[in-house]
Amino acid sequence: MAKRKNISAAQAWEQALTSVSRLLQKFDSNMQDKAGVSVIWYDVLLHLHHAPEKKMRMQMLSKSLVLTRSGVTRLVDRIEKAGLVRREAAVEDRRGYYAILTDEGEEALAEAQEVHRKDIRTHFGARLDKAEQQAVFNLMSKLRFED
Amino acid sequence: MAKRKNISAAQAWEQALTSVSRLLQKFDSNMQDKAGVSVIWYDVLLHLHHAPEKKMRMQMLSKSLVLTRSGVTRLVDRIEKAGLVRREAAVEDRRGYYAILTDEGEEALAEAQEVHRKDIRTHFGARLDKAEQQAVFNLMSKLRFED
DNA sequence: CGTGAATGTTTGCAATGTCAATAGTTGTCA
DNA sequence: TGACAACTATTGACATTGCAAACATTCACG
Repeated sequence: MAKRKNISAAQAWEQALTSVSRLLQKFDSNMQDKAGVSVIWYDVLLHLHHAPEKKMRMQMLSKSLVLTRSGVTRLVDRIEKAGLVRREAAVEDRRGYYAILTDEGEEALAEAQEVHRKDIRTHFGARLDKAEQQAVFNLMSKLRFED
Repeated sequence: MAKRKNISAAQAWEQALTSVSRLLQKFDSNMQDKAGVSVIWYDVLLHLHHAPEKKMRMQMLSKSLVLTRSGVTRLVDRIEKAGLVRREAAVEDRRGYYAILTDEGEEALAEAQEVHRKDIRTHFGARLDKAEQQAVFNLMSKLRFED
């Protein structure tokens, strides 16, 4: 790895923020253009896809989302209107609702995923070798935090 | 560094996105609470601060911003209304305008920066040693791209 | 020059996001 | 039981964003 002059924590953070943010914007517009789904929708669909029975309580979903923790009611409203998700009252707690991935939602997700994988390959995978990718994962894991 | 099982490019990206996004949300709410300025405003103020004569053409500013590339006219409207920035017609091109950092804007920036530096120290600096910070910088630089 | 394409910024309007207030439900504990 | 706090999700009111259209100015070139 090339030697460079010493960097401050702020500069490192700045660089991470900028790169991630720009990449995300790129991924988003690509996904929107080619699969008709924004990364925010993708975020929702993916979480549901991985959830048991492909369903999640609104609150759980809201806490899991990476982008946007608020406005989930309306976000789900919109995705529901597009038919990619449906709602179902929770039998065990009548205050609650589940958001459930529909078959149509699965399909949309698959399509989005295809676009996304290609983007990751060309913009991320192609610029970092395996060891570097591993390093990114490890370093970023250390920064992870829940709230 | 601890040994872990092999990770895919997608997982590494996912981790980077999640950590950066969560940290940013934290930084934003802290800055908002303690300095009355969002990271988006901070982004604007900081860019102006670093620009020659602390002024930038709208378009240049818009392209430099890390978060949000659109809606800059209105964003500047709001910041202007708060007195942290002012506009001035460009003499050399009468289509253009400069956004200029005011003294009040400098002050707000300084305050925000103080909050931000502390946040970076506790959430970023404290979790990664110098070498790791350097690694983050180097790796993220490789992902950088302009459009 | 004069005319049309290109550039820089703002505006109108619809879509999206935020936050506090509300409605309905559950849980606790005397 | 019954009263009150805590929880879940939605709603209303309002702020912010996104995008195409409009404006004003400059540029290119016959």
